[in-house]
Amino acid sequence: MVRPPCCDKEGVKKGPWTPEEDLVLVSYIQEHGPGNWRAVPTRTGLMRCSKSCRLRWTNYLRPGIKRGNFTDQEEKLIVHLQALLGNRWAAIASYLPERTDNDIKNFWNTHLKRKLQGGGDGGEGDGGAASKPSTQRLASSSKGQWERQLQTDIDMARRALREALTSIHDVKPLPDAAGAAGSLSGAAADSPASSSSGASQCSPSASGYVLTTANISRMLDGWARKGGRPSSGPATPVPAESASASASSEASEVSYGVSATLPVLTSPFEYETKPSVTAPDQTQLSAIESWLFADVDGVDHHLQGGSLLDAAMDYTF
DNA sequence: AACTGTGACAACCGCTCTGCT
DNA sequence: GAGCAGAGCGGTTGTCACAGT
Repeated sequence: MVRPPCCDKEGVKKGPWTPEEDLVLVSYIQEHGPGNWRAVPTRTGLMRCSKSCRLRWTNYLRPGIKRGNFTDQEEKLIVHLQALLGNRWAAIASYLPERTDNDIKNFWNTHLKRKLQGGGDGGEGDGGAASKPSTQRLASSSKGQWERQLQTDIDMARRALREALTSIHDVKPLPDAAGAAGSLSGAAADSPASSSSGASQCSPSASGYVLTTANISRMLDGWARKGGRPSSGPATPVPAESASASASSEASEVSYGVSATLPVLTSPFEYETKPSVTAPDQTQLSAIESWLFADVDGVDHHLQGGSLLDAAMDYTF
């Protein structure tokens, strides 16, 4: 079937977003909430396709997302989740509520893949079995084979994750790890079987993302400071230090410098919800640990009683 | 100082999935 | 059940910044 283009190519702007466009989009979403992306370009007058608007929002403008500076915990988690889930970045991102799938994907492609390739025996990384349980490999298989491969992948990943958890437990849990652990429920609900709901990035009620004004503040702060390269404004505007600095101040102050001209941004998002990053719940961790360690004593549940899904479903955070 | 190579990241593209009619 | 539209996902590309020569 010939698929029509996702959007009318005529008159649709492409390339980096300008601060003005960001503002328009943010203002619109602040007013109407994310969703109904089809209507966004027409209602806002943005010369962008709906897809582009959604991506811009989810990958950059959405409040509560953290950029750059992946912690060791996050790195480990990503590595092991990648082994567990394959290249399903949205699913992986659901374990890291402050990170976008695009961010994680980029981080994987630019840092971790190389790292694993370099550190491993060459079998790791992209070509390694652990790193490619992905659809490509699975797609070519029949359903039975698919399930077997999936189980193999799960077994392998389970061991890897077990090791990771063990090492993480040796270290004092950091907020990031806490967030990751605390958000397991989202991922559980978003288990491979229901990946279409993805990271539930756009649904305020579902994701409960950390909607603060901090991101907007950061964004505007960046613009105010440079005002130079348009789309780089918010896009690359937050150097490591300032990012962490503003993150630490979180929603406390809203000093944009240009806020006077932006009255629409003075109030928090109406659908602002509680932070999705919660303290690690020991019982939750122990639940997954019990699953992870299930085969240590020779009991391998595979996909019967002790499937990953079952274990995941046991999580009710 | 100019040029080149490389890394990082934002954005696009095409496909799949889901919900609605 | 079929067809369609919208939304989401993963792979890939384009662009910019910076380091090295």
